[in-house]
Amino acid sequence: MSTQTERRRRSDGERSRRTILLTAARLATVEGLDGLTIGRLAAATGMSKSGLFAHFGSKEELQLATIGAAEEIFAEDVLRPALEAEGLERVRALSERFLSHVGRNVFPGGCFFASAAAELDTRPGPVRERVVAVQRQWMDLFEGAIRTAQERRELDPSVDPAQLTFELNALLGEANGLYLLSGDPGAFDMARRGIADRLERAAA
Amino acid sequence: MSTQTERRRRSDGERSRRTILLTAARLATVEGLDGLTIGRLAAATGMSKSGLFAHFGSKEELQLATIGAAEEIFAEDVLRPALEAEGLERVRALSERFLSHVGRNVFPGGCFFASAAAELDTRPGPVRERVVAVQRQWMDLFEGAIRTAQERRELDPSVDPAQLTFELNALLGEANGLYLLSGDPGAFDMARRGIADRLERAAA
DNA sequence: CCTACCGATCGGTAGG
DNA sequence: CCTACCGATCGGTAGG
Repeated sequence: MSTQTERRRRSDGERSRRTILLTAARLATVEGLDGLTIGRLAAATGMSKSGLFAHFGSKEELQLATIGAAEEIFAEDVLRPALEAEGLERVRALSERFLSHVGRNVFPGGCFFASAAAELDTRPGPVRERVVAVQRQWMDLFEGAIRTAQERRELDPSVDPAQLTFELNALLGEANGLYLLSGDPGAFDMARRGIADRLERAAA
Repeated sequence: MSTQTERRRRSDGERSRRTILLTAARLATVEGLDGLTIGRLAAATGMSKSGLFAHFGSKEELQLATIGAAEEIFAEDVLRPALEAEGLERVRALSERFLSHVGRNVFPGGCFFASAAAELDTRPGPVRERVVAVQRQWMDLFEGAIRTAQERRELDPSVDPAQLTFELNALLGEANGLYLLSGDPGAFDMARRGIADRLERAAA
C-alpha cells in the first residue's frame, strides 16, 4: 500500500515534470532560456510558482533540464529517423529531417539549439557549455557521415569533411533564420537547392 | 548668451545620448535587446536611471534608438568601405568587411543584427520590424551587387541572384555563430574558402 | 505541491 | 539631469 502510494506519487511527479519541461522547451525558443521565468512557466502549466520551483531547485537547473528535454525531442524527431540511413544518404537525411523539423514548427522559435546558441554565445557558464556540447555532437555526427560517404566513394575523398560540414550547416542555419524572420517556407527550398548543388560538386 | 547656453545644453544632451547608445548597442549583443535594462545601462554609463530614461521615454524607444546606433556603426565599418567597389569586387568586399567586422569584435556579441534577429524573430512589434528592415536592406545590397556582376559578365547570368545571396549569407552567418561559440577565428577561414569556391563556380 | 512571504530589480512617473 | 517613489515581477525561502 505505502509502496504503491509512493510509486504513484513518484510517477505523478515524473509526469508533471515532463509536462513542465515540454512547455519550458517550447517557451524558451520564444522568450529565450533566460527570458523563461518561473512565474510565466507556472502560469503556462497551471501550477503555483513555488510548486514548480520545487521540481528544480534553481533557475539554472530548470534551464539545464529544459535543454535535456529539447535534446530528447530533437533526437526523436531528427536524429532517429536520419540514423537509419548511412553515408551520403545519412548526410541527406540529417539535412532533410532538420529542415522538416523547423518547417513543422515543432518549436515555435525554430531550432531550439540555434536559438539557445545565439542567446548564450556570450554568457559563460554551465548552461552555455551544455548547448555547445549538443552543437558539437551534431557537427560530429554530420562529419562522421561525410567520412563514411568518402570511404564508400559516395563523396570525393579529397573533400575536407570539416569544411563540408561547415558549409552544409550554414545552409541549414540560414534556412532556419530566414524562415523565422520571413515566415516563407521558400527558405527551405533555397537550402535544399544549395545542399544538393554542394553535394553534387563533392561527389566522387 | 542664452542662445549659447541652450546650444551647449543641446549639444551636451546629444553627446550624452550618443554615449548611452554606443554602450547600449554593445551591451545589447550580450544581454539581448530585451535583456538590456534601463538600470544596468544607467550603471554602465554612470547616470541615474530616470536621468537616462528621460532621453527616450520608453524602453521600446530606447531599443529603436539602439538599433539606429548599431546601423550607423555597421554602415561606417562594413558598408562604406565595401561600397567603394562595384560588381563582383563589391560582393567580395561586403563579405570580407563583414567577416573583419565580426573578427575585430566591434560588438562583443558579434554581428548586432544577427544577434537581434535571433532574439526577436518570434516577437512581433516595431522593434522586430526595424531589425527585419535592416536585414532586408543588407540582402538587397548583396543581390544588387550580384546582378551588376552578372551584367558585367563577372558572374554567370544564369545564376539566381537570390539563391546566391542566400548561400553567401549562410556562410557569413555561420562564421559569426561558430566564432562566437568556439572563439576560433578559423571559422572565418572556412567562410572565406566557402565563399571563394562558390563565387568561382558562379563565374561566367 | 501549496500559501505566504523575502529583498532586489523591473519599467515608469512626479516633481523639480 | 536628479531624488524619491510606484506597482509588478523577478528568483528564491519558510513551513507545512
